[in-house]
Amino acid sequence: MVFVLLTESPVDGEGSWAMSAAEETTGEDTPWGEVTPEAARRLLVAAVDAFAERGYHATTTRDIAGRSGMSPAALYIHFKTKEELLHRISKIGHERALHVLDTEADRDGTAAERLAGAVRSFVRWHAERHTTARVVQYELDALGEEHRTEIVALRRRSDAVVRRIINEGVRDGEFDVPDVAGTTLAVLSLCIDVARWFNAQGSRTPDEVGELYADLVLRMVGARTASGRKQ
Amino acid sequence: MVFVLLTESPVDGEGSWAMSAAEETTGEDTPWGEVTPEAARRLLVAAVDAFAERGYHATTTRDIAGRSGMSPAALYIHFKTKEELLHRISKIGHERALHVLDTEADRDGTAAERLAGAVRSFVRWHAERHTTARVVQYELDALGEEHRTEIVALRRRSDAVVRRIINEGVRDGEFDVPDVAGTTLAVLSLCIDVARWFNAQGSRTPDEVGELYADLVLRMVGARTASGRKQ
DNA sequence: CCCGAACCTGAGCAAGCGCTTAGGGGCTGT
DNA sequence: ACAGCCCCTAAGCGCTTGCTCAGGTTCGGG
Repeated sequence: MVFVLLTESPVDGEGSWAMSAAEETTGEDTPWGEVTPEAARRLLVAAVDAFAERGYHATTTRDIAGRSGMSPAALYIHFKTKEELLHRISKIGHERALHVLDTEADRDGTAAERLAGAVRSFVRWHAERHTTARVVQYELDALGEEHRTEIVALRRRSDAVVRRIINEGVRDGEFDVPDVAGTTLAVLSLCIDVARWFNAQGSRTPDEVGELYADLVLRMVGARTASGRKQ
Repeated sequence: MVFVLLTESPVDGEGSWAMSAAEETTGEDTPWGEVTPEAARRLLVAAVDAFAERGYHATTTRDIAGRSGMSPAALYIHFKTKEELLHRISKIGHERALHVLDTEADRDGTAAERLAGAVRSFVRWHAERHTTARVVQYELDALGEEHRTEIVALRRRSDAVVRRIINEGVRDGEFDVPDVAGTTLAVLSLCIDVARWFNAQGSRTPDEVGELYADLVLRMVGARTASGRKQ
């Protein structure tokens, strides 16, 4: 599903910005390493690319198989249905995103430091792995009833992590937040939407976006900034 | 395309939250009034509902026709293709959203007042008309090359409006914004994403979300708040 | 009373969809 | 050498898709 929006870099030919899910490997401990055998992983990586480019419903099993250099039938040896493929992608993706958030939330430090760290890492993840993130964040509705319920549970945990940090900041007098639930929602919404607009060919690196967003979120909660300014 | 995310209200049976595009009429001067004849409007309204619920690619022309109480063939009397239907929806939707933004940006007042007004109205629009907004904001990629280019141009104008206000605020010393382009991007991203998570059955009204977001955005740009707090 | 225009339908076409099935190569261990 | 297993393909089934087309209904004007 190709999202080219706002002003982040000019709109050039469709798909020209695309980074393949395989390329995204850089800087991470083998991104789909848990998927075996190797043929299944190749299919899954191809599916991530295809789903991200065209969307789940517009992607055909023949396309996925073709990208993996296999016949359409090969897909059904490793996955029961096309929907199961999406489910595995979505589940692994959510678990990884949640892990990123959890890791930062569990560090030592002030609430502001932890919130900034969580946003920075979470946003960087969504930017670096925007191909995966796009599928994970925007194809939820294509899942079947049970699978969707399972994934939504994972999402609630992300929400809980962010809310906890903000609550602690308020309790310790670091933050000024009239509406914790609403602000939590807005913070996560902001981070997640990075997957939609981020463009690998754009002018910003994932690190820069993470830094910018960490600063913006600290302002949203009325925290002291790194440079010492107040409220 | 059903997005049920984060913690805004529990996830109940799918589609139960849906407000039809027809119902959304309330409080606006006939929302699809420019679409004639009446049969074409009925088809278009049905298409908005269907696209918002299932997504463009997962919606069949038979479904759209069925919702309008017509045969599939009737659709092709009023629209050349299914894609043309999406294009008309997308164009009208973008024009209305942009109009909302423009109206607030052109008012008198400080940059902070205008930015708050613009965000409040833009967010309220995305919440109240989230069915339409979801199609408008998240089905861009389903458009053909030329149609997409046309719509992207409209989007750039939204960006320019927000950027102008922020620039003026910085110039007048009202705002403290290190990265105007990035902050503009973030503000619009935040507003647009409301269409994804907003749930009519949720606990927040469009007005409340608009108010919350206007406050959050003023904090993001380091403005004085309505209550007189600083930076 | 009929005309032409506007609008709509029933039936269906060609293409493409997700998925299945029968069968065949190439490993492994014995 | 060969059985047993895993992995894969060619072919294609049954169905749905976007879309078409010949024909029918309704209606205002002459």
